[in-house]
Amino acid sequence: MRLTTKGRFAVTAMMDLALHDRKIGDPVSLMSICERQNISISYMEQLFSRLRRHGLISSVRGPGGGYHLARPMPKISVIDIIYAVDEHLDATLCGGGENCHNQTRCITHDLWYALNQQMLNYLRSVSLGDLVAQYANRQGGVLPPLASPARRGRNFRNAAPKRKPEGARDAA
Amino acid sequence: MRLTTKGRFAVTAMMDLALHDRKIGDPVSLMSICERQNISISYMEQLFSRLRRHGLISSVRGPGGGYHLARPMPKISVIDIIYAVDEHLDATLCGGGENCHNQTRCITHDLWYALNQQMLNYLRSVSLGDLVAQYANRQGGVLPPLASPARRGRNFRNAAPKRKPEGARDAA
DNA sequence: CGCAAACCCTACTAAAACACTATGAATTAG
DNA sequence: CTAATTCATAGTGTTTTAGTAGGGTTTGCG
Repeated sequence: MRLTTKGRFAVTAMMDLALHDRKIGDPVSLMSICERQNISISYMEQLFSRLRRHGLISSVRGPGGGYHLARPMPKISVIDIIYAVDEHLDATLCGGGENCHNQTRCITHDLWYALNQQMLNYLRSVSLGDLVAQYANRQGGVLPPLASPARRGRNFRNAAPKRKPEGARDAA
Repeated sequence: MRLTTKGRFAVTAMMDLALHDRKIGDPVSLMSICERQNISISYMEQLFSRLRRHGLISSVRGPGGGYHLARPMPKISVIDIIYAVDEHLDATLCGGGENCHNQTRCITHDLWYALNQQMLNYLRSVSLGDLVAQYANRQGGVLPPLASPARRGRNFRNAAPKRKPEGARDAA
């Protein structure tokens, strides 16, 4: 399935966005998301670009700009997010085709196919709304405060992390 | 979860072994497996080494040697095989610890953890016996013939594949 | 107007992982 | 003894990952 930090970051950022995108006409800047979640801005820009092109978020340019969810939270599933940034989470291990062994399906084809369906179904069954609800529940029903726009110093790029390996690189 | 060709090859080879390991005292040589499944022998040796160290197979050295399943098929689950060759299919994306975000668990921790449990449970629920039964069923209940030991020419190494990319590299 | 905050885009890169290959040693049947 | 086989370890080319770098474009605001 290929779950990497890309997918992880994307989901994390979308959750952060969902948690802070509570007033219309008041978009959430990428910088604020990255600071909260400790992710490189430049890297995240690429992921958000894809999320936008896949219609999961909408953007507002110019000062005070940022992002909105393009759909209500329950209408965005985790699979949508991962697929947007990772693309080729191809159904089977054989790349969709059934040419795994010479020109025929390999003897384990069904296994991988079934496994993949399991994962996809699960990820499809979980929406951003579910994640947010679960998070809120864990926090005792308290959502994080809405930060004021807050002007920052210039050269915001490169402001971010230098996150070390810190254990896992990919996973799931 | 990190499903790569390593895990795929390992399961495939184990299935092949299971299908041909039907007489005790008549081990299945790696070469025969690799020829049938079209896998590089030298590569497979490494995987089988790990399978053996994990107690899934036993080996017989010397001419006429080869491998046996170390346990009855129903007692070997797919997760055992994948774990043997891939190791670190760490439970959470945070590498087991909960230090994904600074020193606390990240807001998506539960998601990845749950997803991982899904996959592990599935793979744990499928045994080699299941795969073989399924395969036999698909073949109309006919198991492949037991090939005679068959002496081959020397320099059997490098005899194998040159398998091209052929589509997918990793997956699931 | 013009500055700067934000989004947008593309190309580049160090490091890791992957998928092998190569080589040789140890074991043992015939 | 010879050769078939397993066992072990080191090396290697390619791909992917996880970013950086460095611009550009839009637009609110003074």
